[in-house]
Amino acid sequence: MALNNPTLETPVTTADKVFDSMLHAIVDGKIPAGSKISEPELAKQYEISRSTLREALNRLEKCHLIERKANVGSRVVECTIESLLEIYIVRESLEGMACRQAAIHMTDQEINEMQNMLKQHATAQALKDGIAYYQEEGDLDFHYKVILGSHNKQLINILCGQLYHLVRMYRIQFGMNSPRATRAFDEHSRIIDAIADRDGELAELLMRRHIAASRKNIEKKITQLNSDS
Amino acid sequence: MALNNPTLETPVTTADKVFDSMLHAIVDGKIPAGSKISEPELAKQYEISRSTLREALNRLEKCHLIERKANVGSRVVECTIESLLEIYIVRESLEGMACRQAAIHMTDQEINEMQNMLKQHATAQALKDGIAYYQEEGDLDFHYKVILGSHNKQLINILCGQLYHLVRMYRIQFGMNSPRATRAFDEHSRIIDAIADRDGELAELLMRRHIAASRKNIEKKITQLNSDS
DNA sequence: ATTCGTTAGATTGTCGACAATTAGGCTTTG
DNA sequence: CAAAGCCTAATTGTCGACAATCTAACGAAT
Repeated sequence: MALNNPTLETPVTTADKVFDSMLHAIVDGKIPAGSKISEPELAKQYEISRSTLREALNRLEKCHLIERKANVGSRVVECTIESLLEIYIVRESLEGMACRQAAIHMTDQEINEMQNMLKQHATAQALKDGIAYYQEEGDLDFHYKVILGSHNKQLINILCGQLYHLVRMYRIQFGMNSPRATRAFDEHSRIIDAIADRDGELAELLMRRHIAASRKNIEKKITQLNSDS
Repeated sequence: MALNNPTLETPVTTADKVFDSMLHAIVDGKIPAGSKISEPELAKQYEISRSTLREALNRLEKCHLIERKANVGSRVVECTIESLLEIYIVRESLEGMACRQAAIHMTDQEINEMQNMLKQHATAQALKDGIAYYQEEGDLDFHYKVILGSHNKQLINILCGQLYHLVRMYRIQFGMNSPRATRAFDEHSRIIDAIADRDGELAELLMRRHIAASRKNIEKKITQLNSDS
């Protein structure tokens, strides 16, 4: 699956491999959110020098997965609701624009591939709710394809290179196997239609609504949780 | 001026200082766009070790000012028209959203300050076109305030921490003292009005038009240049 | 008892040297 | 003469050690 390596660059240097390894560890919560990172300890754990580790830490910082303070050290970012909602705000605007650009710049072949992908998701969804996991992965795949379809390097870099690791982190750590599965599927379908029609304005509108709906869904859950307590 | 230090963190470590120094050098074109970066040479020039230099290079890469390839080295990014237009696409969506959020989250005091700033720009513009430079700086100040007004850390980080260095780089190296000065001022004014009215939808629309107008202005210039040749 | 200053320990920042990889010129061969 | 392969030089990646800085525990003074 291409998700794990969005930059499409196969890791070549050892710092690359450690970065990949830590990326997964953080996203999956094996290195807990908010925890402090001890350079000597991790260096020993990965059996590398501190220089190499620091190189990996720098790349993690580029993905906003860790934060560094001078002369103090690094921490894994905290998973707060506020932060999650902020990310959805950014996604709403950026992916909306990516969708508009995709309607302009995607090739017919790319559109075809995306339509086929959605059909696969449809059949996969037939063996239903049993595993909502596939739907989640499918959702990410869909968004990825749209973003890449924008053919805008800046957009792709920000969304795929930085933001999406955070999105995955939140999804996993908050255990968000969204109950919006079937509705999300319909929304995806209409977005592709708009792209296929080369209707950039509609495509952007639909994508923004799609993401805003997810955000509001999260907000609703939160207020429910708060009223429960 | 806060522009030079958008993260508001005073440089403390020597890598910080070298980063700051190189940031200016690249933005101002003293280190030419597209040029290769020799680590040993620059380390000697700044009288630091290669480790420290590489730390600075990592931060420059975070700003998308240089690009690295494994086992090959670093280059300053090229200033291409395509890239500039891509950046404006990103700005249009992100700053549009920032503006919408600013209409929601800005405090009355912040709005007041921005209105006062605009008045200053108005009088400064009275001693007119003589120096369009001030208008340019004023433009950046305006956009900065709006972005900060969104109170969204993700937005602020992407726009102020990463994209705006690139924007300044293009402005300086392409010598863009836009002829849109007076029109831009009017547009700024209406955007602030919308924010003061807490009309997020309108504020976003106006900001997107404002930036799209700049982009189209650039596109027009380019086609003119091409037809001249 | 609380607050402040001091000190010891640990952690981060910086350095110079070595190993791995690449780029370009040179030789060799068809 | 052109093209392929090798080899040298330079550059990047990695390492371990030292210096600067911060954290926290301890003790002294009010």
